[in-house]
Amino acid sequence: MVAGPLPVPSGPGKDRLRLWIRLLRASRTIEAELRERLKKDFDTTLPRFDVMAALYRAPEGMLMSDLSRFLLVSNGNVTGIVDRLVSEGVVARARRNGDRRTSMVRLTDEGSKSFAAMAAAHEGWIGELLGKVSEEDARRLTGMLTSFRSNWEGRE
Amino acid sequence: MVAGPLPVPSGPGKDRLRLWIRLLRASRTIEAELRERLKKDFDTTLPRFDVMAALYRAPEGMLMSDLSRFLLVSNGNVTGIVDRLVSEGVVARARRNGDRRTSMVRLTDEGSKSFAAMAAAHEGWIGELLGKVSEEDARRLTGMLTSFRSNWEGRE
DNA sequence: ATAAAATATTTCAAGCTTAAAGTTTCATAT
DNA sequence: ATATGAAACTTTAAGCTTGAAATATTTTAT
Repeated sequence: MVAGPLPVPSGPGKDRLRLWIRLLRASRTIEAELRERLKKDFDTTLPRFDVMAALYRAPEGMLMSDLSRFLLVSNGNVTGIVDRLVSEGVVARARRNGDRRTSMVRLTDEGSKSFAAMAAAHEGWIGELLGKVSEEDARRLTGMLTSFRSNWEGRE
Repeated sequence: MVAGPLPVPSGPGKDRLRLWIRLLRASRTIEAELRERLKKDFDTTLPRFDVMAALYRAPEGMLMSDLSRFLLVSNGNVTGIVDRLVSEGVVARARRNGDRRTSMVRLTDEGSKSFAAMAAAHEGWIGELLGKVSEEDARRLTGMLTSFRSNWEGRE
């Protein structure tokens, strides 16, 4: 899956396989770097950052299932991460009147302030790590990645 | 990190951030799909597939540290995965004469045969999942991804 | 009204992952 | 020869992840 420097043998369809391998290696390498910096500079983890990022853009809060769908991870996974964020005081669960199965999850004031600092650093890191990609190439790459997604994603 | 449909606000450097988000979402979506298919069709996992893929291309075997470096995961991680593959009978550790700290890890005959079947299916899946990307775009994307890597990767 | 089905979430077991600490073996310098 | 350090690997603790089972609540059908 993360086949590396060694070349993929040529043949029909091999270009897509090679692309996938590059894609995966790129994202894993960047992810590892981000994880390390989040740990060192903010004593947090990537999954927690992800959850906080999602909540930061939803001041009214999100349901657990919204988070799960949005972050592309399982329900049970979100439960654990939110539990830890709550115990850290950066996230709160608010019971809802309408439906007692659900609760709105949102950042606390402290969480919001804390995330703002992380987001600024994060954007700087990405700029650094992807520095070799020109803004124009970045836009083109983004376009290609967006289009191929629609083929099969979200077909449940 | 996996910010989704919602747009990243515009501004200097935002194109790279948007690219990173797309990149991550794409690889996570594809990874999830592959994981599911590997589980259903071959009763195995992505990490095990990764290790077997690496070993398949190294008939003479690999050291644990080679695997770790190649797969971009930690040493301890590889230990656990190889342990499980050994207990499944698809991988073997061979003691070396020269250095008693190390052992060569390689696929057994059964492992090699088993991986060949998985690899064929895997390539088909990638072709399907990335079907919307033309072969030419795939080559161009691969090129871009390869180039940006050299900026900072492997600078220890 | 009541049963059945659907929805939202949590719990659980197994496995993956990392960073840090520990063990064994090898290489190097006295 | 012996100590010192380096290298290869494993172990450990904490956290992440999934899929499946369990719980609680709401909705739908009778």
